[in-house]
Amino acid sequence: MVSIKEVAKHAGVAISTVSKVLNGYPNISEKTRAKVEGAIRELNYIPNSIASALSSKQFGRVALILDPKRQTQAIDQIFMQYLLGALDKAKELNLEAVTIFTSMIAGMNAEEITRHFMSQSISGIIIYGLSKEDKVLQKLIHGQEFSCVVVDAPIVNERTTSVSIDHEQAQYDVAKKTIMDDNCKRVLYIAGRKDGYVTQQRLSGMKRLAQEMDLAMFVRQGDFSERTARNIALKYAKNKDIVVCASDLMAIGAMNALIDMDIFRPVCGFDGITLMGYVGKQMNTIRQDFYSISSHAVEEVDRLMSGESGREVLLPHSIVKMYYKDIIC
Amino acid sequence: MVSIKEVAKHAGVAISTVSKVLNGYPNISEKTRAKVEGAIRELNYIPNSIASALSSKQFGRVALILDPKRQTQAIDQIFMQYLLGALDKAKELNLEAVTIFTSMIAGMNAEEITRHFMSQSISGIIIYGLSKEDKVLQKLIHGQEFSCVVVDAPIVNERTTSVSIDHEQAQYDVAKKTIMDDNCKRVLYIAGRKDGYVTQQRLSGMKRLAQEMDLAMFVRQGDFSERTARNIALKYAKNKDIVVCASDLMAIGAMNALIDMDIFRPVCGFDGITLMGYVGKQMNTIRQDFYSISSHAVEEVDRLMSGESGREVLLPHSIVKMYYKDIIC
DNA sequence: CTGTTAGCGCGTTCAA
DNA sequence: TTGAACGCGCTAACAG
Repeated sequence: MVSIKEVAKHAGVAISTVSKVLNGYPNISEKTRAKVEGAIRELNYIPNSIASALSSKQFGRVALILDPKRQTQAIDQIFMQYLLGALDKAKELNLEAVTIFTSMIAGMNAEEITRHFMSQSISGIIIYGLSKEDKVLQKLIHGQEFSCVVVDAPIVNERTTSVSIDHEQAQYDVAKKTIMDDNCKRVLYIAGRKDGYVTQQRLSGMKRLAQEMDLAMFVRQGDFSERTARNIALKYAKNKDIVVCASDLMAIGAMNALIDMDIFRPVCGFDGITLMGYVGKQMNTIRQDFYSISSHAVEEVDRLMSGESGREVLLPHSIVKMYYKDIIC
Repeated sequence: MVSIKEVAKHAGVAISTVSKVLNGYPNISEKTRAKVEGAIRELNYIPNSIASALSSKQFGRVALILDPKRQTQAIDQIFMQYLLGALDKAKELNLEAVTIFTSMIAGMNAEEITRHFMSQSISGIIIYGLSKEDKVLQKLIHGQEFSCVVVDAPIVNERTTSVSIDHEQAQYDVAKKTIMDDNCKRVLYIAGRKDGYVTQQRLSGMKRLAQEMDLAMFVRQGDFSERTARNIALKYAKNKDIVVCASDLMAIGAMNALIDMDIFRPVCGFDGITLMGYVGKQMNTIRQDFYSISSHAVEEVDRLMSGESGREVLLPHSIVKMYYKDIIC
């Protein structure tokens, strides 16, 4: 391991001078800068990020907190997109992203998690899909010890930024399009889990649409579960004109129920996972660009870490159908 | 941030004494050990892992190198299982796992990657699904600068351990079971990508079976692509009795081709991804426990980092069918 | 503009 | 058995 010391010796300057060119300080003459850069290149020197962090107390480490506990591996795609987006952007911004699954911090209280992160020199966190009932993470956020970005939860404070699409509008959009295509009046809406922030937002979008289009809407909690949605559809879909679901997985469950019942109703989903392409019937759905969302989340946490204050960031969405021919490769 | 200094003061001992109890040194009297541990608990002290690493030069950081570049997000499940298994075990062994996607090191040569990892104080790496053609990673492995575990590649040296299931036997097993169920003679085998180590191993298993059962075997490269497998099936399946595929994704492609052609042939796959449960027809497949494989990989890298030498580790597999009712929740 | 110096938090000799 | 002192590789005042 070649260290800054050797570079300094090689270039015939002081250690601190090397450090300064490394960190882009202004007061360095072109001549010495060139000398130092030459030495760096010759020796193939790469600064030791650990030592640098320890010394500067600027760690630039951010924790990505993901909760893939749900057995439903069909949505692992979402988490992978989150990870890819975050890691790519982190690399670009010269941050270190640490992947944390909630199983790893289960059973800890907010203080313990705080200390745990501190000891790992983590100064920023991104929480994906926070639950309303997660008192521990809530406390962590409100404690404001870390720069924090929450994806899909409308929490904003001095050190917390919220990033997501406009779920209210998106649910409105996709349902409206599907309803207009088939001129439906009686709607079965299968909502998400009560403890999810987006559940409420999406439901609001539906309510607005129902009012506006004078629809008869019947709502049931599907808990984001394919099986539950399936059972709800089996029970209630018959005398409805359309089934609107708050997630693709539930849409698939509902669609399979309809097929089993041998009746047809338009169904629409939410998320845009590729699994939709494997289901026989095509459905409208909201495509969320999870890669981009996560990428923005990292940008925002970087922004917070450099002292700016929290804000709300809304990203665009679109309505799509997933076709088998498009998703296979 | 409470530091070792405060603990020392609080306990009325020297910093070095605290350090010694922290690291389980022998020569500490019970009395002082108790004092120190008391202070640690009272102050909720957690050692700063960064500083500890810098000082000891033992970093215990391992890079998980994953290559999810393929668009096929249907197999993200596999990567998530790899990650979950690795991170859980890393936590257990007190290692820090760093998630690296190949996109992040694309375009670097072996030396650059080495320095990049060194600068990040990474001393162990786990490579998932190494390609035969990946000269850069090959060089990294053979350079033996890092403790290295390769998953699904038969490379072993002083500092390299290989972890995988017995692909040869697994392919033999699943094909044999499927063939025996239906008493087939003419086999279409859709193999993987030429540059994959497992492709060769699985093919060997098929060849052994073909010899043993006196089968007529017709082999085509499916490149692990659903679409390619589909096309191969469209072209060649008609006058065969069975289609054996080297991956689930290809099995799904082949099965969909058969459905389009409106003919039935038994198909079997390899991997055990849940997507199989969404396909109408059930197929035999090899279930690989990716979580466990990855978990073992971390154990092995830990073993290597503590000085032991490389070896080959073979993990068990099983034959299963994925049923829709089992995978939805 | 450059070099000297003092830490960052901790591990590890070596005396005492 | 304990503690003072040094150093890991680097950054950040401060002095020159």
